[in-house]
Amino acid sequence: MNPTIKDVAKYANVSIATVSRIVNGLPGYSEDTKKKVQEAIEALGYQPNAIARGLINKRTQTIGVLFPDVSGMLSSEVLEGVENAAHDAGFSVIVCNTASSGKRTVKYLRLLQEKRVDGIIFASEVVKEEYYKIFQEMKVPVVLVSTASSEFDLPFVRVNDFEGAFRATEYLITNGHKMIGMIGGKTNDPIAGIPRLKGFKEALQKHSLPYSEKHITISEGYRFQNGKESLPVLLKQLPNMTALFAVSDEVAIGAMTAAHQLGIKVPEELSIIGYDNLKFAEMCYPGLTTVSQPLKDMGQTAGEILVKLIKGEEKEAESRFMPFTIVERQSVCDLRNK
Amino acid sequence: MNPTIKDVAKYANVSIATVSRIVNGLPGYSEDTKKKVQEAIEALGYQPNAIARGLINKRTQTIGVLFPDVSGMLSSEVLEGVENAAHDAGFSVIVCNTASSGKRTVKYLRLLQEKRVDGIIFASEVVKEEYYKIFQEMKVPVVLVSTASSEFDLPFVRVNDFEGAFRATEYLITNGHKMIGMIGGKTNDPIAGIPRLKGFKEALQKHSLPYSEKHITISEGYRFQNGKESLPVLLKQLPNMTALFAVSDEVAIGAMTAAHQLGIKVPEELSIIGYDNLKFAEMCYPGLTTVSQPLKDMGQTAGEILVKLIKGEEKEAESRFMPFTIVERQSVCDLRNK
DNA sequence: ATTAAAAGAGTAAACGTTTACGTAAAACGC
DNA sequence: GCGTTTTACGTAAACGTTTACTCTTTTAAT
Repeated sequence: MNPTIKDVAKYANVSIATVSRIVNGLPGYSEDTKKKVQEAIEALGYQPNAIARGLINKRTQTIGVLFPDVSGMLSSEVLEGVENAAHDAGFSVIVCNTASSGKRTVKYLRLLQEKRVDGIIFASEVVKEEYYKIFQEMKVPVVLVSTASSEFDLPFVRVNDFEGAFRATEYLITNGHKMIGMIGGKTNDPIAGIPRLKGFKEALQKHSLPYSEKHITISEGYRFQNGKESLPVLLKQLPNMTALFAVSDEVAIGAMTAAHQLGIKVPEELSIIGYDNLKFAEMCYPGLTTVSQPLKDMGQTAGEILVKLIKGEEKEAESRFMPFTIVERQSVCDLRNK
Repeated sequence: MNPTIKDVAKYANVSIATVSRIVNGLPGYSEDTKKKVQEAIEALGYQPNAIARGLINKRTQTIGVLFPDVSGMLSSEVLEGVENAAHDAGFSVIVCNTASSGKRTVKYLRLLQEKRVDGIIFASEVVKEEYYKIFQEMKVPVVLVSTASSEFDLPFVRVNDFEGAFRATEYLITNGHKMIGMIGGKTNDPIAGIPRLKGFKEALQKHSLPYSEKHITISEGYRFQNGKESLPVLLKQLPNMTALFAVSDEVAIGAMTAAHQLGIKVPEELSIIGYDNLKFAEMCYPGLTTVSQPLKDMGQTAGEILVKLIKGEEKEAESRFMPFTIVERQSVCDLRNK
């Protein structure tokens, strides 16, 4: 077995209390004994048992993170940020892949409860009442990332999706586009779906550009296939469209692929702007101009806020809107010089 | 505080031992008391404390996973598989992002040791002696994924990279290509670098095709930029190249982008085959033909093997070569019909 | 020199479980 | 109906820590 504090105490001829104090940097011993104990620790290769510590301290130095899709491109970058913040603060992170299933989510939440995690990060999903109840039962801080809840009072870290969509659309307008379409996400999705649609619409209206249902196609998801399938539909509705705002990068790239297949040149004949700035937004051809969500930063920030809440350094949780930027690549062309 | 087993015992008027037995499905009580206790559990909302359990059982039902790059596209799919297998077996997974740093790796290993994880999955990196020593100290099973160790006896789950590269090259040859180049990975990388280079070379030789240093460019990494920068170099070395084998999908797509910029048509003037089958291999244009590593499966398999080892169901760890396939998309053209 | 305060260290309880052991009652065998 | 086994529990130790409390011994203050 691994050596315990008792072994160290025996080896150094002191009590376990003294060893504990030295290990934890508490006062109450002479330099001499400190040295003796440290030598004992070294000699035995002692490692404190975090489980025993957790039992008595009621602190596990562990947080749980729930994603609807761990391997998704959004999730993985957020995860990196969270992991980073956690690690810096001496916490470990347990990942949970809820697969957007309520059952699985609850199961995971229960598991995290049994494991006595110190806090939870909940990403990219809407918070159901069922979940919220468990949060309360658990009595640990929770922070939302890339989502928010109108119903429940939980701190969040996200970008303002309305603003992002608004600005993306304005960007197209600024570049001289007048006939602009959008491939939108689910209309029942309060996080990414509704606000982006709204931002698009209001930007058009602000600039007195035509807007009707014809300008929008609703896809069932945010994936490549959705974009690929939606572009032809949208094109039929809005034949003289010169620019497209896609609800996500994957959708944008799907649309781009569809355009290639239809022989439509991007950006000469059709400009496309995406949303997310996933890693491969720069890898497609032409490089995708897109609204950049600072995913890693968001994860990091969420992690930091959670840690502060756990440590009790902050009582009231501050939510944070993270800044987005429009990163310009080659998928939008400027019509003004024509 | 959360209710404990004592509270349940008191509520149900039995001893904690009885509650424990019931909770754990051990024999030794009447149906009557079982009902009483279950009601008590229900009424109090009792959840067993996994920390206390871990302390006495010396089992945490937790595994640690180390990645050089959590948010990398390879890692995230492997992670999903691991997480899946772990969850199915009732284990949680702690993710660690080593950032390919020895220091960080050791730090994480120590952390996992303190947290008393039951096993470790180590991904995509070479196992240094320093790490191996800690593995031994920890006395927990370890399984490697997407890597292997010649030096140390550790079970692995991976594809045969030599074979994969060989077959990829043969695929190009079968399609009538004779002048084939490769953008290779690091020559000091025993996992992905050396075997893929070797596979390429031997395939050419087997089919009596010309081969010299000119057919290869070595890039410093496996990323998009590496591919983008390497293509022009390779093209200078091998001007009449008709097909390219890229050491990774990112490199392949980088090369594809470079080709676009140089006005070289893919696949008409240059065929490209990649390696990995990342999610966005199908999202670029033209769709990338590539060697598919079953990343999620690999993670899942590694997870399953680890769990078996932890449970002691298997004594000797079996390593596994996973099957790769070549997924055909549009980036390779068939020269035989010409 | 006397007393008070501080420093150095030990003892033991507590955290929430599991489980070996003990014991009384019930069930069984004949 | 008696001894024996089985069933149904309860008691208490153990897991590896932290920490409140106690007790000496040293240091400081007057």
